[in-house]
Amino acid sequence: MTVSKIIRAQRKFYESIKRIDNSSDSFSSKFGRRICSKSESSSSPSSDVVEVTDKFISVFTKQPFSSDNPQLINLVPKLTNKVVESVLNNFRSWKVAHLFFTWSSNQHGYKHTIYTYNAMASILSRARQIAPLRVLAHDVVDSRCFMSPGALGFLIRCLGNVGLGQEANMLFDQVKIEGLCVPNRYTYNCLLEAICKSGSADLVEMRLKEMCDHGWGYDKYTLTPVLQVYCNAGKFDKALRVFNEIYDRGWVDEHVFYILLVSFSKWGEVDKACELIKRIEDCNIRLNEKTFCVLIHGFVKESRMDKALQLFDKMKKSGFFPDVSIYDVMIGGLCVNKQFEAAFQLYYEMKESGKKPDMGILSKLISSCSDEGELTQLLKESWEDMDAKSMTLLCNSIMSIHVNNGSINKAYNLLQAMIRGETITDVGVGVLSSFKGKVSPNTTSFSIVINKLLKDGKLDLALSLFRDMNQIGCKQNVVLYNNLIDGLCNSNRLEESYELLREMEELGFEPTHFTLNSIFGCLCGRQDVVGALNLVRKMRVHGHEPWIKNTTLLIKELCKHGKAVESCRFLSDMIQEGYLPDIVSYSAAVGGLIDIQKVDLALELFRDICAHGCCPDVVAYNIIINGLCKAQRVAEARDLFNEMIMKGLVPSVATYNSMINGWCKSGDVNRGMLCLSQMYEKEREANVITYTTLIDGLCGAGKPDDALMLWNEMEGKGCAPNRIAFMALIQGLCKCGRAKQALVHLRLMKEREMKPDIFVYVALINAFCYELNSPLAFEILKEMVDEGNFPHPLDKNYSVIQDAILKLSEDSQTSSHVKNLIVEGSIPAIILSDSGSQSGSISSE
DNA sequence: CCCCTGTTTG
Repeated sequence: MTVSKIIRAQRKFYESIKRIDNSSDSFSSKFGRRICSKSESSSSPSSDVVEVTDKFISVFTKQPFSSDNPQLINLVPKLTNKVVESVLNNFRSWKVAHLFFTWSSNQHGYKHTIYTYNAMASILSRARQIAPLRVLAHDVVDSRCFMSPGALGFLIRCLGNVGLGQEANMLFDQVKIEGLCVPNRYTYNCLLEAICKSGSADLVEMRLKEMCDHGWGYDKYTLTPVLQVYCNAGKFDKALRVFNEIYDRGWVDEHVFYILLVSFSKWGEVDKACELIKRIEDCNIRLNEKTFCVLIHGFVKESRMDKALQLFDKMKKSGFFPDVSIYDVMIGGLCVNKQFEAAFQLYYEMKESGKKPDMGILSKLISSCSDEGELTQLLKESWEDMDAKSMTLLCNSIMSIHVNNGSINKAYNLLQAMIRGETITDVGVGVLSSFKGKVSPNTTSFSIVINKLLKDGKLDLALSLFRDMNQIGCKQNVVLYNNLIDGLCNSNRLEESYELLREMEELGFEPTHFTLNSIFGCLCGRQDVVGALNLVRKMRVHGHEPWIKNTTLLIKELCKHGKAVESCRFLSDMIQEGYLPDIVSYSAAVGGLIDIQKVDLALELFRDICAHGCCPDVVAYNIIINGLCKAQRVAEARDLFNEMIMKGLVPSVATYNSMINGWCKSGDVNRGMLCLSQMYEKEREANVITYTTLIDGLCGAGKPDDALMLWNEMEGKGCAPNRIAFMALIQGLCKCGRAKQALVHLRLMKEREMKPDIFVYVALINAFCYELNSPLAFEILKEMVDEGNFPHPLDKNYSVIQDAILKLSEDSQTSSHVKNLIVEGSIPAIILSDSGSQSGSISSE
């Protein structure tokens, strides 16, 4: 193209703009819905154009197409932009249109204008032909085709509609730089819409600013895509700000509301959506059918059936007739939310309006029937819709109902009848027996019964049903295998579970983490370290993680049996296998070592945890701190206490309690009390254990009055003493020679219906004897034996009580009463004849 | 999901 040609073309371009802007209803003014060349919009195409159009169409639709077709060659001179536009719009297939378009591009003497490009773009956009559209957009720029702002807008919208927002954005700039078009507000609006569809909020913001800077101003069609892009990006605040501006300027319309409503619905903001609906109604705008449907779907998804029902009602009142799919959503939602009555109501309403509920709806209702009466009612209504497949579904529902009502036998019998192909009778739903065909069970049928049998511990029955599935060719699945394996593992039937595992693998079912962990758990419970490690290796192969609770179980089992050292070895073996144990498992091992008095080893392991990149938590610190306190190593415990605070961990009540116990047991109650005041400062609420520990400590230090004061403080703070607290106080007071005060608390304790242990009675009896108060000592003794309590001969309390009884039998105030008790058999006679040393001659009580 | 705190030296 020569320079003079460009100048001539440019002049032509500006003339055409002038022509367009002068015309009364230019396409660039408003929506640009339909674009065609100017000459055509004023009058219908001339008869000549119609004739040539028909000829082209006939040639291009005649198979096969050949560019050498003499008929076609004759037509070439008649090729004008008007003809091309007309021909393009009359093809039914986009492919043929594109063929014609490409062919015409190559004809000498012919050149596309923006109107022919746009006609093609529109066809490709509707047919969602993204690749050729992209090429077309390039061609437009390459051919240096001039265009009006409206025409550019149209092309941009064609691109935007198929998600080519980035391409539209590029085209916009290229066309501007090349001087092919001077975009106006409408063009910008189209661009914003296109970018919005590809979701780029930042780009929209940038272009919006650019257009304002150019002084184009903005209107409703500018802000609508801005609102949309913020909504799509979930930018709630920004979206609302834009909406308010639209609203304040009075630009709000149905579409704007629709955008916001759909977004609220998508974000699960049901209440905000409802508020907006009210506002819409205040504006006298009616929701359309699509909006109703979108909202109902959204509300149901949020389980807001109240609002969904309201909207559904509104929809009907607005004159829309809900179709089956909306009924399906509503009924489904109601069933899931257990609003069965409302679900059934909709079902009846649907039938009344002449709509036939499909199997989807029917199955939702059938599976929601909670009793046989409901089911019978439903069946009466829709019996004619039943086929063999729905009968299976129906039977499954009946079995579910039985299972949920605790009648597994009925469910089992029904399944058996199905397996044997017998007529279904006597299941409480009479109408079933009139079904003549065979009702085959499916996988769900078996799952319902097998899973319940497993829950009830009827493992063998479940297994035999599982075998029946093979027999009748019913598909098994991973979940069933998993549940059976889990059942076997819980019954410690390890070998059989291995067998099922092998079987499922042979059938091509990949074991899940659940499968392998069931077996792992069983091995852990059995303390089978070797088997557990082998299974961990298998997990590695399948890419599954051993569950912490199982690893911890093995550690705890080993520790329970004094094998804490072995448990440590297992932990390091796990690391070898590539699984770093959790702090919980480590803690269990630390606790195990402490239990066998290997506190130093425990400390070593505790330090190792950090070295392995695992961080001790508060509980882990609690275990080691308590271990040290119990081993009378309070100073070290205190250091660890400070260390955990340095690390930013917050000591729990248990931490404080352990420290308090440590101080008390090492004879430093004052430091224990200091801990309590620390707790008050740090607003860590002391519990009944804290007080019990301190009360015991105070009594042990010979401070019964302080103990009683603390007791009152405890109650004053609303912390109710339990039986351990009572027993600690009573025994502590006895130790301090406060038998009477101790007795008061025994009475209080019994009033609160707490039963003291024998040692409490023994402590009281002993204390009263020591005070030479035989009557009260005897009173407690009698109370104890009347309640059927007496220490076992091997119990330390036995010798204490023996001494007491000896004293009471020697005191004239009580001797006859003691004798009576012996005569009654409440006290073993042998107790007085024996010297007081328990030298093996006593066989039993 | 799993790890921790108090009363009885037996």
